[in-house]
Amino acid sequence: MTIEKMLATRVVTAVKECYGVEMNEKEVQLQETRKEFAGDWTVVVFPFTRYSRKSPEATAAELGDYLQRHIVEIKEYNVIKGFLNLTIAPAYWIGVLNEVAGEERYGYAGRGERQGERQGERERKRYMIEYSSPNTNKPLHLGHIRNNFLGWSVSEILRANGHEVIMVNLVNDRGIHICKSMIAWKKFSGGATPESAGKKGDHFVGDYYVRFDREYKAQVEELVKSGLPEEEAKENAPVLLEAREMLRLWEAGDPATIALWRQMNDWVLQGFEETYRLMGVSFDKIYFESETYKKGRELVLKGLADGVLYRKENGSVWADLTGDGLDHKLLLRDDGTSVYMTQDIGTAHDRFNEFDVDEEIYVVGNEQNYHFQVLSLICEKLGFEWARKIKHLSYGMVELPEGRMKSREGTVVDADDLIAEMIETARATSRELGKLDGYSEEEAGEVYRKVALGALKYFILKVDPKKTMMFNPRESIDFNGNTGPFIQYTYARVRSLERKAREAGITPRPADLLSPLTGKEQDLVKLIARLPAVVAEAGANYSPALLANYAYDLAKEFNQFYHDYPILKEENETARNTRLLLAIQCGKAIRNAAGMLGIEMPERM
RNA sequence: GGUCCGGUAGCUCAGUUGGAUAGAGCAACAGCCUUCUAAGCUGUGGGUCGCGCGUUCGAACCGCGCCCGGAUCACCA
Repeated sequence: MTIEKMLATRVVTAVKECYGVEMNEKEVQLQETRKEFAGDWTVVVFPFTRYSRKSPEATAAELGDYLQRHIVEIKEYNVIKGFLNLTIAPAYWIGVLNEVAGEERYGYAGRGERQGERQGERERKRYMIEYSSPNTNKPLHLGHIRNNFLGWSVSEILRANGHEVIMVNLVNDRGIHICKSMIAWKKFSGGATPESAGKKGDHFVGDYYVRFDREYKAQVEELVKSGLPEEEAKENAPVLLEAREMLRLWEAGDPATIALWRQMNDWVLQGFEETYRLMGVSFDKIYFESETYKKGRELVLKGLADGVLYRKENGSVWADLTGDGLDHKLLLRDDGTSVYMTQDIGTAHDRFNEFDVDEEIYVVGNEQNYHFQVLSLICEKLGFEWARKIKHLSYGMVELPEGRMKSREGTVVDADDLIAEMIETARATSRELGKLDGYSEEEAGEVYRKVALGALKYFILKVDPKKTMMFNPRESIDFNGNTGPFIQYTYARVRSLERKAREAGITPRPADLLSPLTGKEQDLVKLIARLPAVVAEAGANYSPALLANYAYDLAKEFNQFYHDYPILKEENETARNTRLLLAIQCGKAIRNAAGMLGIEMPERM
């Protein structure tokens, strides 16, 4: 039982003893005492004044007196207005420090022996999380980066909470967009391949997608010049017709078309694989839309037969959602084919059947909020009990200082380019500061990669997912202040300290209960002790941002601590040992918190 | 127009179930490298928490109304 919970329970008892009123533990407002006041935990007593019928100060004093007499851990108390500040005995903090030191994977609910007791009332759930979901016609960009980092981090956080997570990717590999690349490749490549062009497959194919667009625009312009109305020109440009014909051939199973489609998709997917590896994300299962796009039709037809859906005169099938304050939604076209929504109903159905997950999380941009609202609503109407288990982890757009990214204006930030640029900056900065002298080129390269990715991940994950965020390339590449590299740097310092201590023959052992902690040391212990609560909260809210900001607080606090206490020069052996132990636990907490964000920690930087 | 989401320092962002004098970083200025890593530390300046009303001991946070910005409302995915 945490001390926080214990205090809350005892406050309830105190109120009962003093005023004879039974109240709920949840009504007790317990918070960490603000730094400018003496004490560790603060009870807000304003709500109790209606029981005591006394002034807030008198009530606080009365309760404080009771608590101090009945709880050994409470050393003293003070009252400021309606706030009762309780000071915990120093020995308690030593106990907390030793407890943290005894845990291998501190902060993780894990799967180990301790899980049962630690997790207690929390149940272990199975989640499926779908993220990334790229189109196979162009390389990944900044928007995908936010998606991938979020998906990965939330998965890690859920796992850290002791849950099972299945990570999946739904690749959109069919449709007119990929046909456009195919047409352009056929017409303009002269049989080139990524190898012959010396390009990553996704970039290679993406170039043909762009090439198609250029050709298309030129043709439209020409048609307009020859007197065609613009609308008509856009519909009848020869390359577009070719692309449509290709889509028809694809759906008809034309062998040559299918072969080319396979070839181009393979190129792209190989390129993606490399980018995923760079980003440090992976999947347990990859779905391809070409294999799922017909799903859902039967479910919709059944819904139609059950009278949940209706058919229009032209044969198309719709859901009437006006009763829920929404519109009518198309589910089957008049030619009987599926639309996006239909597919999603089908794949969701299959997934719940196959994996029996407790929750399915879709990491998808907020431009699809409406889609997911409708999806779970329709599934509910169709009578699926899993409808409520669908969860949309919606995130905002990433904007540039110049405004939104627009592919047609060439303002899209390419994922590979961005990462390469950040690695280069990390290398240059590190060299300039003479940071990794003595490291081999290979070892140093590994550090640059970790630092660059750490900077990028932290920059993106520290922002609340649902908010539109500003991505300023210059700031994201910064390594000072509230950044990923600052956190990594702090960890590297802890490791360095550990090495130096070992070289000096100092081995950290459990802290001595007789050793009193200074205020700063206590603050650090308190902060470290908060990690499990932060992990739980981040898990409940799917919020890497909470952990990111916590990791930063921890790193900042440690840096101040580190600056003030010359640990290895400390004469007093007990004090030196306690501080060394504290530093190491702090490093562990930082590493674990950052690990849930997907940020790797270099041993030295 | 309907629905959803945002608005906190010059800029980028935090801010636990309502709690004490609203916090970081960047940028600016002033200090600190005989010291376990200066990718660091210390200090100064910078706020009508979009606006108004309400709820209450207490509101950045809750409710109502407005203003501004974004997304979405396709026989596209």
